[in-house]
Amino acid sequence: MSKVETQLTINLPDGSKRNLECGATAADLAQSIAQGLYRKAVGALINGEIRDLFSVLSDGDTVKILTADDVESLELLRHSTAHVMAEAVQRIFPQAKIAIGPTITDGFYYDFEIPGHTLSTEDLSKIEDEMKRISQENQRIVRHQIPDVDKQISEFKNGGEKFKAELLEEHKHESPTLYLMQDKDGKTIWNDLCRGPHLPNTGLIKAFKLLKVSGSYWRADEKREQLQRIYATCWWKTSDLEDYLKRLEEAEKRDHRKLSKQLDLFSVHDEVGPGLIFWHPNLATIRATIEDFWRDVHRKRGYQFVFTPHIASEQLYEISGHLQSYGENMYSAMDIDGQPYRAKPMNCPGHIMIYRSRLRSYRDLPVRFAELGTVYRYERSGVLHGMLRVRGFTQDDSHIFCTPEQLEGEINGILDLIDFMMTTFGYKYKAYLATRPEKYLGTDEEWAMATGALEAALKSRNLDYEVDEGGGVFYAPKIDIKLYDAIGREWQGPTVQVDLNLPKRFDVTYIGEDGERHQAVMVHRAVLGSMERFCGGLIEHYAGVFPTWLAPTQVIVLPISDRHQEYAAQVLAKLRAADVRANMDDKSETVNYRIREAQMQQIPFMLIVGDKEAADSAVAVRHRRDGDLGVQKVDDFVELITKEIKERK
RNA sequence: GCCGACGUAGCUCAGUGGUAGAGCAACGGUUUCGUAAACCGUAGGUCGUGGGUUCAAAUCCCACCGUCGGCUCCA
Repeated sequence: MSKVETQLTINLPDGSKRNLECGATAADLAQSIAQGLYRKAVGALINGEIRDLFSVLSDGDTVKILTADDVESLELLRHSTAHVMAEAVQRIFPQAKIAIGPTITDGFYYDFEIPGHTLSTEDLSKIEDEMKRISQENQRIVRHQIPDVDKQISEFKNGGEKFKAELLEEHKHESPTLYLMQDKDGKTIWNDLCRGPHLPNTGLIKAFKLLKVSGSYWRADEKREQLQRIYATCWWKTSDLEDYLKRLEEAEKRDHRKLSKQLDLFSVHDEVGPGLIFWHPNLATIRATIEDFWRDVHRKRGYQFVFTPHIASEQLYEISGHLQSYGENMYSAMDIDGQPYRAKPMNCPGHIMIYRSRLRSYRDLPVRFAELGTVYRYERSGVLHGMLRVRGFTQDDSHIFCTPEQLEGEINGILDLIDFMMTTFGYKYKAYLATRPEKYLGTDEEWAMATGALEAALKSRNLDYEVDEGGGVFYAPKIDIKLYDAIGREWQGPTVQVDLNLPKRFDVTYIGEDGERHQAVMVHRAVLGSMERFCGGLIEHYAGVFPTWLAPTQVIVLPISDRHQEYAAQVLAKLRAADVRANMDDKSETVNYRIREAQMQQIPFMLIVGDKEAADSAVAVRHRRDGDLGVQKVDDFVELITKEIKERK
């Protein structure tokens, strides 16, 4: 007999090898390495896959034993806690039917159908208590391959677990498994259909919190059963849980709707309608500053600015195909002289009209049209959200028309522009290449050409990117950029799409070197996305503390008493002459009071002026963060702040 | 659109069937001040809207509107 049949060789992460008896599990491996590791082991990373601790190993496997110190183990923890929650819910509400309970970032959720009961926040603490009990009972979590799938399906059906029955039916040929919750005598108390992996027991589950209840649909299909979803978070250590809850609190403090009230930024009005934003002077100033920056950047990169109408005859959207494929997001037609017109949902058809207004030569290309174009889209009432999800918004839209040969270079240029702008705002970002989806227009060659150009540009810039297989839109592959803000939250950022549809529909062509007509390649791109969403996001990114170049008021002059008003006015005039956004606060309040107000408004600089300063052409500078910076000459201060503004700090 | 919660003064909130309250902001006056809240006073609400129950409704019931948390989609 050769040794392979009785012994396994396992590779360890440090490169060493270890021999074990055939049939050994990851737990056996842990024990063979060290008792301490065995005690701490909660699962295993087998050939890069997270698995149960009691998984049987195969010869040649590379295995890393997972403990609570490994990030991968959070997946095991959260997934297992989801089951504990489901078990608790069914203990409290025996009529509850369980659906699915996946892990999500920082936690998990589980969907239930609970006939005759609507979950309330009070229920959450009851469920938490029950979960604690299940943890104390230290139930074993045992993987169980289903021997007779059809029998199990009818068992689920008899027990009323219709969702589980449906799932099992679908996965019947994938050797499905149940996870059994067993008491210390090995008696099964509860089970759930699940692929796993899980922790070895519930005693490991300690630091969790149920966060909110919400509605959802079975299989995310609104035609199917409406379910109740419980969201929860879970961590190994109570301190991690507390940190997470603190992060949530911090995020809440940054909420742009909340900051808007403190800083007087924007409003929406019942009389006007939901999802329509009114920009107050403070935020309008920030937006105008960003737009100036945007224009400057685009001008320098060879873009041309255009403006297009906000309404257009329906014909236009018939040609573009928006009416057919995007119709449910468009507002209904208005009658103008008997002709149906529509509010524009996208800027592209308009830009194409300009392109097509004359014959274009290959020598004209690339043509880069850019517009801060306001569009209107119907969004269901339930999805509207402050400035981040609205019904009327302004895109920083651009369409580039070029030859196939120019495509990669254009994309490269766009990525460069994106990098410059996002870095200016202090966002980190990551790129995703979204490839051809199942339903698509155009030929395979076109898709290959377009996707290839996107990928080549990413590679030539050495940009880290992930491929989102099938994530493209039906008419275009695209690069999506995700932004990471000051507290690490992800935001949808710039997008670049190579359109394979509109150039055909509108017959967008140029005359080539050969004197023939050729179809132009068209790229859509937005960097900021929409002014509404971008500015909403910026408010949260900066927590309302806008850098000086963006701050609505950059300087406030505070005369100490009435007799200093005249000098303060001179200082103010100097600042304004230097294009600094400055104001004076000469209210009849104490200096302390006015400083406090300026601090709370996050005004970068406060200039306090009294007798000493007036006598000396000076100002006493206070910075919102660094405090008292001492006295300096007015001209010196103007120079300092002008530099800061110019450097976009 | 669907599920749930919520809607009281400009803002933050108290008020669970019996005469609508507080703090801040606003306004008037006094104070003229040196780096995060001076003092006194005045005014401000059809309690989201409409209907119902009741002797009596901010409070209980119904409908609608809006907001918030999600579901789906996306800038």
